[in-house]
Amino acid sequence: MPKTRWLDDAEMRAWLGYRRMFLLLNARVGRDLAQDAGLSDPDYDVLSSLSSAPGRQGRLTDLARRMLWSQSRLSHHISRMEQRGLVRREECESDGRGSVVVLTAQGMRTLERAAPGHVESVRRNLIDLLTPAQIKALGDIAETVVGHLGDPSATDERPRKRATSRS
Amino acid sequence: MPKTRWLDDAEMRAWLGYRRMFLLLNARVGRDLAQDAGLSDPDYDVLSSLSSAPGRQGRLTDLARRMLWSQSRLSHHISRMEQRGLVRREECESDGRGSVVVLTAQGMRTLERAAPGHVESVRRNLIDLLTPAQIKALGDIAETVVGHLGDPSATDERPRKRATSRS
DNA sequence: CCCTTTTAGTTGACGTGTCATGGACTAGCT
DNA sequence: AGCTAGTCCATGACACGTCAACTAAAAGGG
Repeated sequence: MPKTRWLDDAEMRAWLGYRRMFLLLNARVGRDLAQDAGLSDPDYDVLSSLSSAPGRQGRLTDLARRMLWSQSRLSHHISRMEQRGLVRREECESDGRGSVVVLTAQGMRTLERAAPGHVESVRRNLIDLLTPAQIKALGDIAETVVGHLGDPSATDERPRKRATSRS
Repeated sequence: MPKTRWLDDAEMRAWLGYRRMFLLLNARVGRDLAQDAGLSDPDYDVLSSLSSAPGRQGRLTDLARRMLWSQSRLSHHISRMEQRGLVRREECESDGRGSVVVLTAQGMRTLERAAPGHVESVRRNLIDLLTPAQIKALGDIAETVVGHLGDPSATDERPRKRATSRS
């Protein structure tokens, strides 16, 4: 049993800072969005994804995969957004099982009204606080981590405690 | 009405990457924690906070403030953790309104068992993927953003749309 | 064709987080 | 003391996310 490699000061600072940053930033940006446009953060993600899809629509699973959401989460969320008239479900012609999510005109208007304020909020609370070098660094860090976590070998082959023989 | 300053490529890459990183990293670390120790991410935060508090206990509000949680969130969560025997509520002697949250022996054991695996997970999925320079950069970025958001003047004086007279 | 397996999507139960409310107590003023 | 205001916390209603069933349809053999 190898001794635990605890985090040193710099690592701890990065980890705790990262978590704290997310907590605060997410709360702030989410609050701005809710007040300005009556949308939750996930709402915005869905509208945004749909608006940039061909025909402003897409299969539920495709959408979920692109957004890194579970099907069930998206299905639940679409149901709620459907009741508010932001999106609409249609049957898929080519696949009897499928359903297609379509951005409604109202959804599009809502997104267009929300976008400027949202971008402004992101700028004010993150982007404009950082130097170009820091922005690049953040992009690089995210790319590295996302690359690692998106890698299927990393997804399932997590080292197990005393699973197989080891040194 | 000033035109919206949309995000350029590098900024968009940083923002989207950041969000995606969080989504994946959080899911991964949370899953590891749940499987290894039967704890949710918030559970771990509470245990960890309590364990480093004097007497392994603290007033509910203090704890909430340190963790950047709402009182109500913490109260709900403590109730659930109390039922699992991880923490215990005690009345506060100096203040009739207050309650003190105490880490139980079982809670401490659970945390001690969970910690090594958790640190390992954080290392594997974040820290060990980054260079020392990147770790420092992440720490710096977080410090900047947290500093900005923690600043009360930033908390309430958000620029309002057409609030006061403008050009 | 029928049978099995896989995939798409929905649904219900449950844990979690937020918000608004309310109850209990403290503190400060007169 | 009595009043008022503020603080500490609990709670109920509701929004959200996950997980595990479940239905229905496609796909792939025999």
